[in-house]
Amino acid sequence: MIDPKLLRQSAADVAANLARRGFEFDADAYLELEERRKALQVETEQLQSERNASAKHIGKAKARGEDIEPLLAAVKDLGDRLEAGEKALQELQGQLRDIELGLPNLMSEDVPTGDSEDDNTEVRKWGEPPQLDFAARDHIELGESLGQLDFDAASKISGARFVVMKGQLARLQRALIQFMLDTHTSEHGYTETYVPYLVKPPALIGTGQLPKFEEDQFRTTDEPPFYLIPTAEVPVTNLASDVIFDADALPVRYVAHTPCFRSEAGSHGQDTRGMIRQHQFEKVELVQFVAPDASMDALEELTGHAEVVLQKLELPYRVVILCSGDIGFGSTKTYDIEVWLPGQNRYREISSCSNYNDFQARRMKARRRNPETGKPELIHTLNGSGVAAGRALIAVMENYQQEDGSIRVPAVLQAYMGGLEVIDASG
RNA sequence: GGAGAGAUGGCUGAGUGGUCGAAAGCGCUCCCCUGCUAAGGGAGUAAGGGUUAAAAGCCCUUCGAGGGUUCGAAUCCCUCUCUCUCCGCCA
Repeated sequence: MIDPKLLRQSAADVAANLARRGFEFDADAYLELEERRKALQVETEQLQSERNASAKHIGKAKARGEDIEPLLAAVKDLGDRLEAGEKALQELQGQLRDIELGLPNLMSEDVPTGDSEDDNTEVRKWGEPPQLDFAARDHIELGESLGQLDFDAASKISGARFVVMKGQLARLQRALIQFMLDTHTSEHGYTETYVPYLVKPPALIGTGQLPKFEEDQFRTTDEPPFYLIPTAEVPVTNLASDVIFDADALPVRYVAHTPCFRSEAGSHGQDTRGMIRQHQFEKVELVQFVAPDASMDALEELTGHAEVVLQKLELPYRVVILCSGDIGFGSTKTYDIEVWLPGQNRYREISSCSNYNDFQARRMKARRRNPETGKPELIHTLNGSGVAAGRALIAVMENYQQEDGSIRVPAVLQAYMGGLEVIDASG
C-alpha cells in the first residue's frame, strides 16, 4: 500500500510514477472521495465529541442525585445523526481503502521504463554457456529417456502442469534444496523456518496477492477460506505482521523451503511442456526485514546470496533489472536472475529478488521502534528466490548433460547424493 | 468430534456499566543519590487516525473481530476467529 498521506498530498506525482507501469490511477476521482471523507470525518468526530461530553455530564449529574431527564432529552436526536454519519464515513473509508489496496507500489527511480520483459536491462553476467560437442537436449527429453521424469503419469493423476519424478532425479531436487538451505543458513546468516502451506486471506492481503490476484491462487475451502501458498514469501513475510521489532532486532533474515502452488491463470499456452511452469513446484525463499534506510543495500546483498547458489553449482547466469512494464505489483525494485538453459538456448528466470520497501509492511503493520524517536515506524521487507528448486533441477540437467544422455552431478551436490557422480538410466 | 476456560498496552497482569486509555509489576528513557561492572529514590513511557505546511495543542478511534443494548460498554447480550485444558480420534 502506498502511504495514504502521500496519495493526498501528491496524487499527481503518484499517478505519474504508476503510469510508467502502465497503471492508470485516477487521481481526481480519488481526491474527490478524499475531500468528502475529510468533511464527513470532521463532522462525525465532532458529533462523537458531543456525545462523549454529554454522557460524562449525565454520569456526573446522576452521581449527584440530580434529575437527568432534561439532559437525556437534550441528546435525544444525537444518536441518530451520529449513526448516520458513522455509517457514511465507514463506507467512504472502505471505498478509499479498496482503491488503495488496488494500487501497485511506487517504483524506485532507477527502474528503467519499458513495456515487457524484452525491455529488462542486463546488469551483469556470470559464467559461460557450456560448449557441447553434441546437440543439447532439453530437460524433458533427458528426464524421460532416463525414465526419471514422467509427465504422462502426472497428467493421468492431476492433469497438465505437473510432474512425477523418480530415482536419482527426485533425489537431485532434494539435494538441491538441502544444499541451498545449508548455504543460506551457514554462510549468509539466514534462520531456517518451517511454515504453513495453507494461509488465510489476511496473510495474502499482507503480502499483496489479495484482493487483486485472487484468480492466481488456489483456494481450497470456502469456510474457512484457506489458500495454498503461491510462495513461501506469504507465510514467512507475515511473521512480521503486527509486530513491533526492537530497534536492535533488525535485520531479520529467514529462509524457507516450501512447495509453491500457482493456478497460472492467464499463462495459457506459455511453457506448457516440461517443468518450467507448473502448478506445484519447490522453492527455497529468502526473506528479510530491515530498517527503512537499509533496504536498497539489502536488495543487493540478497540478490548476491541467490547468485552464490548458482556460482557454487557452476551454472551460468545473468542478472537483469526488471523494467517498469515487467516489475511485480508490490515491488519498488526487482532483480531477476536468469540461468542459462542449453535446451532452450537462452536464459530463463530462476530467481526474482525484490525490495518492497514499506508496501507490504503497511498492509500488515510490520514496524520497528525507531531508536532515535522511540516511535514505531514501518519496516521494509524484501524477498527473493534462493533459488527455485524445480528450475535449478532443469538447469543442472541441461548444463551437466553428456552425450549419452547421462547427467553429471555438480561437485557441491555429490555429498548430498551419497557420493554419486553421474545420474544415468540405471536409476 | 465432545466438554470447559480464556483473548486487556513492548511484555506479565488487575479491572463486571460513568470517576478507565485503563492499577501494579517488568522493560525502556531521563534525573537524583551513591563512587563503582551492585543497590536505592524520583519522573516519564500504548497504538492508529483527524485537524495543521509542519509542530504544539485540541479532537476521534482502539481492551481478539463484527453486530446489539444504553445518554454512556474493557465491563451486559449475540455471532465469529484464535489460544489453552480435558476426553475421543489420529500421522
